[in-house]
Amino acid sequence: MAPRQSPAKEKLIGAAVKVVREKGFNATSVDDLCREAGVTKGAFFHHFPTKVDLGIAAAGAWKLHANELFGTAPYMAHEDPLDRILGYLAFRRDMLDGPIAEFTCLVGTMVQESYDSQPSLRAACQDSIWDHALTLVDDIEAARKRHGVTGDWTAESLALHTQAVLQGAFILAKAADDPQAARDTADHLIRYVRMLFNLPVIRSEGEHHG
Amino acid sequence: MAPRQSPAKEKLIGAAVKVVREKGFNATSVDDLCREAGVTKGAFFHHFPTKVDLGIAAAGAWKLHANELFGTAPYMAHEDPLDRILGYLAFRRDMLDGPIAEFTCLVGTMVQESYDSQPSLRAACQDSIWDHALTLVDDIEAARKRHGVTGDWTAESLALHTQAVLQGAFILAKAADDPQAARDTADHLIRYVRMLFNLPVIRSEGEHHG
DNA sequence: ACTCGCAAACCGACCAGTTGGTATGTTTTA
DNA sequence: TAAAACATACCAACTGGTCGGTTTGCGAGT
Repeated sequence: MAPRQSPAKEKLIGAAVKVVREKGFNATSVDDLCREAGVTKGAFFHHFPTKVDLGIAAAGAWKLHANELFGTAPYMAHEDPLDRILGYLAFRRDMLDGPIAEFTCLVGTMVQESYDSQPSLRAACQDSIWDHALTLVDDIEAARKRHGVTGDWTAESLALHTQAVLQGAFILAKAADDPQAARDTADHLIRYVRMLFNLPVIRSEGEHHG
Repeated sequence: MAPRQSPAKEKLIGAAVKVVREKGFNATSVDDLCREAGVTKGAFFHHFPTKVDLGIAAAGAWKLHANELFGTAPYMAHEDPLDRILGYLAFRRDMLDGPIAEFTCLVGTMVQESYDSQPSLRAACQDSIWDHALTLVDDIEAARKRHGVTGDWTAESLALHTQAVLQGAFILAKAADDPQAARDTADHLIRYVRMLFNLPVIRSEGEHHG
């Protein structure tokens, strides 16, 4: 077990994950974060030297959250690695049926605001994205072997591609204030992966013709 | 011809496109924009009631810029609409070889910061993304007919999917501070479109095995 | 051609509110 | 009993935005 953190620190990280995901990093003030966490500024700067440091901690917490959420999801019980991959993608697609604020990515939001001005926060966001993406690599490679699929691509690039598509889907959902386009783009991703592995492309429920 | 705008207004819009793309909308102050444009605050608020209104104007200018850039690109001369689509995707992939600040998307950046708090700016970003995506729809539909491709997807959803993948690619590039992952994801997108249209999947130059 | 009138363009000092961060405490806990 | 945790008052810098004023472009009248 990880050593128990002090309540204020935990609460601040939780507040950052929640508020930054809604408003963005720069639009969220230290006072906002303290208010949301029910904590004073003194506590804030006792635990974090700067606001950016809380962002970095939030990115780390986000990574743990993702590992927990996707590492213990039901589809992980599938014996065939390809079923685990397709289960993962279906799971992520189905998340897009909920409210926008509940499926978007904290670090995808933060990295756009920090990449040019806050190298340490940018690096924490990269670590979070890459760490999650790389959890898919072993299954992709195993699925390739098991199903005899070669193709001119690497498992790592496909793993990162899934993350890119999802990040892009979040942007479409935010832009339209509607997750429909995000669901459609997730369906395209699923169709792509099925084609790569020579599976029949099944009728998806998410798209409407007309 | 559009009526000539006043110099300060043009300069401010140009400054917004440049600086916001680098730093993000919230991290860019009105003074930053005035400095970059070589204009005073008085001029700023003469032309734009608020900072958000400049953001909206910048989104509009970005849309015109995209229409100009992609509407007159060489690949548009291809007779087969499928060649135009593949030409577009190759063009966008090749843009990813330059510096990060030169291929990222202004409105994709702004929408993440505005969707929850600035509905009018969010709407302007959506308009810019959708307008550009929809320029692909006619060619996709024509290519489908010409090449006898049916498939369980709409032209509009595929057009939006290309934009989602590119937006996601920008996020990967920013996160890694390196465009390699973005290039790889663009290669996956090209491979997907080729597979949808039953074309042989050619060896791409962007990915490395190992 | 000249100049008058006037609106649009532009300027820069100024403002009140907010920002991230600090200094100096008091309380809790091991 | 000392250190870690937390609280409060405070600050200088900066924020988006305002305001009264000056300059510029330009059509009309002569």
